[in-house]
Amino acid sequence: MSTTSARSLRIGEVAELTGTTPRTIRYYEEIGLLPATDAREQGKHRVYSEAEVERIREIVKLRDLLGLSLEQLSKLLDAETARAELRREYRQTDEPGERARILGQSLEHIGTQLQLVCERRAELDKLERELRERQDHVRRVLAEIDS
Amino acid sequence: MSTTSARSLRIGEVAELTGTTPRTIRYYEEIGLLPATDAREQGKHRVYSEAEVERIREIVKLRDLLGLSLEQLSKLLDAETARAELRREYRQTDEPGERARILGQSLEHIGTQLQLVCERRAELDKLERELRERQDHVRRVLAEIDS
DNA sequence: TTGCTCCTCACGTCACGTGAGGTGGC
DNA sequence: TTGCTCCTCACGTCACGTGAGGTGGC
Repeated sequence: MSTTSARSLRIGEVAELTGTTPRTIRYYEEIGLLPATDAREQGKHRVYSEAEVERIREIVKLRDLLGLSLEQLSKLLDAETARAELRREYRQTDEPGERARILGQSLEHIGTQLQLVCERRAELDKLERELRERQDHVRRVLAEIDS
Repeated sequence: MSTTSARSLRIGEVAELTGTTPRTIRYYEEIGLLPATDAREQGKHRVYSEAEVERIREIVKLRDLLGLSLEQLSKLLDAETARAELRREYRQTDEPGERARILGQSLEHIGTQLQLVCERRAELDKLERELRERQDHVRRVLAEIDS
């Protein structure tokens, strides 16, 4: 983690870094999945920071791996956004009870995502087992022929 | 596995059994992912067998769990179809060399699918690890507060 | 200044969803 | 015969892809 001085990136670079396309990034902005890049005059280029690249990487990962619509994904990520908000609040309070409460919510959001991931994993595991069973079966028959 | 006497099913029942919709099944027929139900006069109802239900279940599973387009899926399933074809040939030959060759191809097709599944699983595992790391981190901080 | 990337419409596409209006089959 | 499910268009939608024609910024 080098202390990259907050470089500002253009949409094409961000697309490359995140494995998407400029069109996809604009579309996500259009539907509110990404915030509109700050105070841009009509026709001027969009400018992104590393933080936004991270956000898009996370969106893409969840989009590809869980089977959610962008609307469902949006709700899940609102939770993420809420977490970021909470972290800001967190830094502004010294009260341990308040800090614990904020961290508790954090845990809940992570838990929601973990559950979705685990459900998917279970389905994939089942598919893998089925395929391996077939594989074993074919191999056994092959071995019988060879004997 | 009860010896279900080859019941014939209608599209709505098949949709229910496979977690899809009639529209989806018709669409898959339209693009050739499913064979057109045999010799049906214009306007008459489609009729399905248990075997076709299994085929659709497999399509749905692969569609949901791997991130493939229906065209890519179609190619993958052509391999499946080829396997079914091979099994028929298989039953018609007694020559062990021929039988072994057919089984070898079978193994190859299963291998292709298994590789796709494993790639997905690796990505999901990585996401899970990341989420668990965050979870652990938050938990440690919480524990510190409580002490 | 040149050249590349970016911009905004706007229409196309994939994988279906959703009626409209009509017929099949238990 | 009634009622439900099915049929075939055909247009709508989601998540972008793909030009067209024009401008921004190193």
